[in-house]
Amino acid sequence: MLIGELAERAGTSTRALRYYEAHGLVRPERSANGYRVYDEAELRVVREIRALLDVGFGLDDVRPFVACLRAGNASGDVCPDSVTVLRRKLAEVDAYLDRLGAVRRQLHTQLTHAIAHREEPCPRKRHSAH
Amino acid sequence: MLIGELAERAGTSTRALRYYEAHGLVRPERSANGYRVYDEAELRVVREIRALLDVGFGLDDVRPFVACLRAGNASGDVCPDSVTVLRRKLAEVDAYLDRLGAVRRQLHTQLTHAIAHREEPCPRKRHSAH
DNA sequence: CCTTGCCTTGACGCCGGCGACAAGGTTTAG
DNA sequence: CTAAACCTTGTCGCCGGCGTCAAGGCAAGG
Repeated sequence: MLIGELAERAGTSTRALRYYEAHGLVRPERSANGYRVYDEAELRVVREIRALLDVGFGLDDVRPFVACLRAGNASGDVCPDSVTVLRRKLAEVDAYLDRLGAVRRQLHTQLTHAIAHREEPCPRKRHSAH
Repeated sequence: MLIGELAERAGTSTRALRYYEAHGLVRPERSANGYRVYDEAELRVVREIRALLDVGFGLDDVRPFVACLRAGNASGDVCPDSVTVLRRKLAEVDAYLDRLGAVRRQLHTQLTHAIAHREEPCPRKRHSAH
């Protein structure tokens, strides 16, 4: 399987695949003419990478999962390093959720206050209590 | 008040202040020697900018709030344009919260599954079910 | 006079995951 | 023979909010 086919089958771009390779996540072989050649296992790996990236992981975070798959596991999640990353990421997400929740509450109160105090300095609109 | 003092009083850097100016958010006067000179009102403006940036707004989002303050309002939130931005940002935060919540749930299930199926391919640990 | 400590205008670096060229080689079909 | 459709490496761009020099001017104290 050449890079174009893999890209299409994995739902990504050839550029991305070369990028993953440059960062040591994928290792294709080379055919006589220098083309990258991938086997089916790499498809699985690339899908794992995509899934994790889509969830907000960085390439470094993804590494253990790829190694885990390469070690022959059916899931990239079961190895200790992967679990460690999963825990850490979960904690990060929780922290971020807290932050965002606080921001949400603040924006909400700011908004309600703003609507209550519409343009104070302007002359009163005609129907205040009507 | 010169730029250094304003930076310190507003809890930011001179670099940031020049950046805000370059993007039209702050307009200091100039003294004879070319130094930027700010009045007290600018301190209020810069604090507004900081507060909004810290909440995740971009500089473009901040603009209406600054204009609102400059228009003489006690709060930068009360003008219609500000309210519009507040609404939009609130919606964005809500959407992001949903996304993050979904991600959290997914990570959680992934993690629990991973812990349940610890290294399947390895030789059975001594106490399996039978 | 000289140093210190302000200030000025550039301009490049950063982070991350690629997109978008450029300039060329290979293989196949017509 | 040529065009099409793959592939290769390499390099710059992007987004945003600055940090961090670089090179120089101005004011005040010793």
